[in-house]
Amino acid sequence: MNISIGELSRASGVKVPTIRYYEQVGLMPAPPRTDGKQRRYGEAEVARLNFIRHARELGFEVEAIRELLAMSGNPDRSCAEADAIARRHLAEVERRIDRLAALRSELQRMVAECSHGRVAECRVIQVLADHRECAHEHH
Amino acid sequence: MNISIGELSRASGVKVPTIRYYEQVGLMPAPPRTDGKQRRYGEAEVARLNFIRHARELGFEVEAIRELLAMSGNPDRSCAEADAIARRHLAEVERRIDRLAALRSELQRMVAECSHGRVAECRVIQVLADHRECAHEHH
DNA sequence: CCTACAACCTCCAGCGACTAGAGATTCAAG
DNA sequence: CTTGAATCTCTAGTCGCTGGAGGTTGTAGG
Repeated sequence: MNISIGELSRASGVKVPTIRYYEQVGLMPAPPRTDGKQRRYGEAEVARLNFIRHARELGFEVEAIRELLAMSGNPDRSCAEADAIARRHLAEVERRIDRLAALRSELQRMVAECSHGRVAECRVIQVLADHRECAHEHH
Repeated sequence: MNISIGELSRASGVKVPTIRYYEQVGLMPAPPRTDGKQRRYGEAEVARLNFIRHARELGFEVEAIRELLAMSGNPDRSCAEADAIARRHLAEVERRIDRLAALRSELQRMVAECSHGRVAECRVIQVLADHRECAHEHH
């Protein structure tokens, strides 16, 4: 197994420039090169990149992924830290959901009350123009 | 009413550099200046900036706000477009909520199944390393 | 062996929506 | 008139990529 960056891209679903970017920021190691300076990867890199992609899809930040990767390299250590990172992230996701849910209900109200007439009577515009028109204290 | 940018900032809750940024990108008009080139604002600008802030808090993008502002300046026109923008945004917010909810349940599962032992057995790490461990097809 | 051409290389700029800092100037109060 | 907080412009940085220019390499077919 000695694949090019394009093949790694296909194997992982991560775009080629993104792989190079991950190398630049230290998420992926600098791989060996051919005589012509092209990158060549092995199985470990496929696994590592899949780990990264998956973590990104779950919304972990690059800094958190860096820590998670470092942990997965030390299988004998305690996983308390990984747990803590995941919990922190979960709390953040929940915070974002709550916030978006508040926005959703405000937007629903705006849209529902719009009588589809002139701008002058439009609830959408009115609510934006005057905070007191808001039902919730979401902001 | 002839206030400085700092007073406008206090009146609107928008930071001073952000107000200058809004001017730069054309959301706020270039205001008159004192002899010493300092910006001076009137009531219209306070209202406009509150409109912008509120729309941003509701998650509207700057481009959408630009359109909403243009509409609020034409009170006699139909508000169908404002309605459409709000609906599009609502749909986007709902999409984000659904996505985050899927992430949340995956994270909850990860965290719940973590037995707080060694990294080698950590569910958090395992799930990240292998997509097949995922309960949902959220990604 | 030679040619074509897809894939690769590096470097740099841009996205959105700010935020922060340097270094110079101005306003307003005392 | 002095002081010092506030303002000014300009530039660069944030995050996580993404795209392009312009040049080089790998590989398959003839």
